[in-house]
Amino acid sequence: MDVRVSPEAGMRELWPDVSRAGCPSRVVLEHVTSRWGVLVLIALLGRSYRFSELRRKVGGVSEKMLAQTLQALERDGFVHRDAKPVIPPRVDYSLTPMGHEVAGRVWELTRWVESSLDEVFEARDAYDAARES
Amino acid sequence: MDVRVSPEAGMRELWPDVSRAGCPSRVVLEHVTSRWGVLVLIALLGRSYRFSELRRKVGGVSEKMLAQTLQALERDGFVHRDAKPVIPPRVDYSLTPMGHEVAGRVWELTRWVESSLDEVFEARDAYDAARES
DNA sequence: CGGTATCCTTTACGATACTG
DNA sequence: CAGTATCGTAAAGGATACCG
Repeated sequence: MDVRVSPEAGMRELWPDVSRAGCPSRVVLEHVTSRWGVLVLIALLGRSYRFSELRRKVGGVSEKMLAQTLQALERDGFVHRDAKPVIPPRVDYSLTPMGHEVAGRVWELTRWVESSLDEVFEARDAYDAARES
Repeated sequence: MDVRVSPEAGMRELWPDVSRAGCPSRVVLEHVTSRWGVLVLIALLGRSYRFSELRRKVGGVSEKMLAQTLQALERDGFVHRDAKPVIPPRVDYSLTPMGHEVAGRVWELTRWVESSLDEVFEARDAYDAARES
């Protein structure tokens, strides 16, 4: 695995380093920070959802992308899929304990962005104004 | 702007809602959670970098993508670009106060992912094992 | 050194149709 | 209902060449 060796003498602590190309952390991080991954995790932080409920909750997501996103998150151990053997089919998606931990951090980040939107817009205006000719 | 109206009577608090399609928070969030955006923010959390230093620090990034990522982050007010009028050119990139706040949250998330990699791999193994035929 | 411009390939994504 | 399969388009990204 691609790792960073801590400089402390004798420690020789092995730790993944996302800044290095090929580090597997990158793939996991991309699953959770992907366009739809973020929104799915945040939604599931509130409660569990059925597939089509989730599709309505996460505005703009297609069936294909939702299915694909859920599969990646399930495989990584963040989402639990509970398919009840009934007709019509019913599948509930929820966060695993590990999923709850990531989702919390994703939510912190997202909430910060939402709350700082105005400041971002001001920065953009200043940036654009300085470059208009 | 695309907003959520709080249910509390009389509050009428307007707040961006990233779960709605078209919410401008999504674009900002995508800048900071983009493949290279994450890595640039984390790098700059440590110290300021020159362009080509940053290119070496962030393994695998191309000149094109680094320039593009830095421009988006600068326009959103997260990164400060300091171009010194010297020959040869010298440009230093650093985090703004606002950039420091996002980068901190991105770093929390990333560190968590790095530290949980083993558990993710175990989940993947279990997932794959359950489906091998 | 710190980028842009161009070209090209690959991936992401959406729409639609279909299935257990 | 909860998906999968297929197809077509659009966007992301890499390689290379070039410029102030």
